Amino acid sequence: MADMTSTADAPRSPGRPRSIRADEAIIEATLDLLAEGSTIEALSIEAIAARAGVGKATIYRRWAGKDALLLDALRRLKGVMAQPAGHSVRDDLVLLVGAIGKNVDPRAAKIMPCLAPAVNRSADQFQLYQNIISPRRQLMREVLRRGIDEGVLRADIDVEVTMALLTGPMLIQRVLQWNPDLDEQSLPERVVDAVLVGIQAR
Amino acid sequence: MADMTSTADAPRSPGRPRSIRADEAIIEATLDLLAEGSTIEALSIEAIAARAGVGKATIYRRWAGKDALLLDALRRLKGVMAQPAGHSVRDDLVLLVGAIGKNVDPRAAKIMPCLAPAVNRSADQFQLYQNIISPRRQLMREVLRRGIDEGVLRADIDVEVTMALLTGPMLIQRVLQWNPDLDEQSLPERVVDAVLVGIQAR
DNA sequence: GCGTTACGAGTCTGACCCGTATCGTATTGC
DNA sequence: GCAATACGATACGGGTCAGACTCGTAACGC
Repeated sequence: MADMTSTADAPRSPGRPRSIRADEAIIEATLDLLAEGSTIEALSIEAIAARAGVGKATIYRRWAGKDALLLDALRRLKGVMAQPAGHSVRDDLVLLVGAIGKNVDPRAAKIMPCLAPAVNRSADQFQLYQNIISPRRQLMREVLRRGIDEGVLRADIDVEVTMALLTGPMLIQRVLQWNPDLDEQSLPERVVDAVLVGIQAR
Repeated sequence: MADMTSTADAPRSPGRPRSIRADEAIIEATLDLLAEGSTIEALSIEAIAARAGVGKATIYRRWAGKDALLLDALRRLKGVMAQPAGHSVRDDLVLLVGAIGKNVDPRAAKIMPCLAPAVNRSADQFQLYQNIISPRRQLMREVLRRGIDEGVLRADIDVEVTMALLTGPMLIQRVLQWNPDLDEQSLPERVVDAVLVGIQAR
């Protein structure tokens, strides 16, 4: 919570302490409104305050503005990541690919597309985005490396490109509905298998 | 130009005809503002009018509102598609994959991310999006089918999944900068080759 | 109890915008 | 020349919002 007054090094509190429930309500209201279809810039502090049952001043007391609030709110979406079982490389990849865009918080799926424009306009928001996805990338990277070590995957593959290969199709389908004819349910499995064996005739 | 008064079946024009230069200026101003970083909903008719050197009334005389104007403006971005040479399946795929998100109009690349949120909120905008990309998908589909016919690609591959496999990585990288460490320049080639041969040890 | 700080609710100013209307002017057909 | 329609510019009423501010009240340490 970079933009909030730290409570850890508080030199004692002279007056009434800030309400934790208000913190919670504001963040939740923000995520709710986003998930309901509001876009980032259509989102107003007034609407958030009303939804949270909170005065506008209470929000401004905690955050410098909408951007700072959004930054904190979106951090909340970093749910628990899927944990690969570690038995079969293929199954682990299917699990990870299937988890793409399918967050713990059901609101995340609806909020994600809204972030696309923001990601490349502000360095802060780009960093936030990277912070969220890079541990997930790392997870997949480890599975691929394990596959190489075990001899299941070729040793000469480009791990980074392979991750993009596995992630890209799932992401464009979940976020953009890139091809309405594609069955999303079976996609993870089909993507992984296709990437594994390739499409070239032998 | 569904929302504009048709000029083809005009039953003669009683008064001063509408300025074609104004049409052009309005559309161009819209695209310019979007490319400069304005998001779709931050874009205002007033800003467009000012940028185009045009009165607001001139815009409202032609379009019903911002949505109708945007619809026409975005149609303008449908540039000429890349045309595969037809010699080597691999080279054709590299060409098509490299063309993803790299439109004729340099503004298109900056505008594309802005569309992501809109695409799944309005059926009209979703349709517009599909209208733009489906011919490109068709182009790739034909190359893949040709590869199968020629025996270069296996006959049992799922063409639709393969297209997602080729398109996804490029799209998330160009639109989202999914992995900042990936070299975008060489990505098309590396994606195509990886998809061709697969990653599994043999 | 007292000072301090937070609270929800509300007010206020100044932006910005939409969509319409109205200027005086320009350009067309007849 | 004249009616018709276009033009750019500007003004309008109505709306939303940001932020700072003000209430009376509530919760804390001392």
